[in-house]
Amino acid sequence: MNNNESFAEILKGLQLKATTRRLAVLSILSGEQAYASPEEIWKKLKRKLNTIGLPTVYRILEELSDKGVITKIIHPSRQLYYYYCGNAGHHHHFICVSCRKVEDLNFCASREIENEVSRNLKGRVLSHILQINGLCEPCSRKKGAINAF
Amino acid sequence: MNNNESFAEILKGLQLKATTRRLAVLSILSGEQAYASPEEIWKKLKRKLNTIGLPTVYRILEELSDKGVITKIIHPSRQLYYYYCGNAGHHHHFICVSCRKVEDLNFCASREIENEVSRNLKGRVLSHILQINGLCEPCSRKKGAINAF
DNA sequence: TAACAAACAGAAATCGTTTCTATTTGACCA
DNA sequence: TGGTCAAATAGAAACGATTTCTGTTTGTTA
Repeated sequence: MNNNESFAEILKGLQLKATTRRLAVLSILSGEQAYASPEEIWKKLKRKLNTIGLPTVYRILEELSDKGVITKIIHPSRQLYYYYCGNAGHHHHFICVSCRKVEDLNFCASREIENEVSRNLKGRVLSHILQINGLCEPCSRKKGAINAF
Repeated sequence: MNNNESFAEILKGLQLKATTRRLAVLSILSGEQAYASPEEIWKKLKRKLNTIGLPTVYRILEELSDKGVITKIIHPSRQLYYYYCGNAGHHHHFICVSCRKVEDLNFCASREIENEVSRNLKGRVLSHILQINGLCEPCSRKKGAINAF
């Protein structure tokens, strides 16, 4: 309940109504240890709510991702995944393509990139993607994990 | 023609037959100044060849991308794009989301990333994505360019 | 509590991408 | 140079993740 209150505040701060659906999405995502697909999230939502449509889940995930509340995962398979990361501040992720675990990276090339782009290319940076795909320690010990995606 | 010969050698080096289709794909992609979608490439191919199927284009692009001959562009819209970059050696790209121009970055965080992942997370890096999305210098002067995607 | 815009359900459509099978082509060798 | 066989392809069809649409419900604010 405590979490729901803080999620409600986050939503209001973003000019989004604190609806049952949005709070439920945040509640489920924040309880996940791994990144999840819209359909997976939808299935879990159906256990909590009487009715919830898959299009609604897509829309909410997109909104929250656009506003920076959750992270969109760029998967090699091109399937869409989302992840809730409580860690405030700009950072990047190491994602395991096998078990889907996400770990924070204490590294970002933003400054170097901004420097190079503005100095050499004279362009304007809108966003950047820095994501490391790999196998986490336990998965790297398993045979066949690399074939999982 | 000269290009075709070198492309043929590249393909053979990768144990891929130097077929008319594959050579035509490489020929078209290497003539592009911007990243292109499979369907766009297909339309250009149809002008050169009597018959060419869209599934063939998808397959060839995927093969060439897997082998590292061409680059897959991760676009915010999730549409699939490819780009031929003659620049050998590992590097990353700045892409303009408006005019689709691609520019090389003389920067890669590989070493720092590998260090951090192996030391702190003890995981195994399979691949990494570092891509800068933005507006190139001419596009950043145009109004409305940012709404193009 | 009333009123209104925002949010949502459910069905249906969309369309980029993949699968499937019969046919053709390129590479290698006699 | 022609024969052979696996690799590559065409074309139709299926697929399935994602989006659109319209009528209904919900949350917010006064």
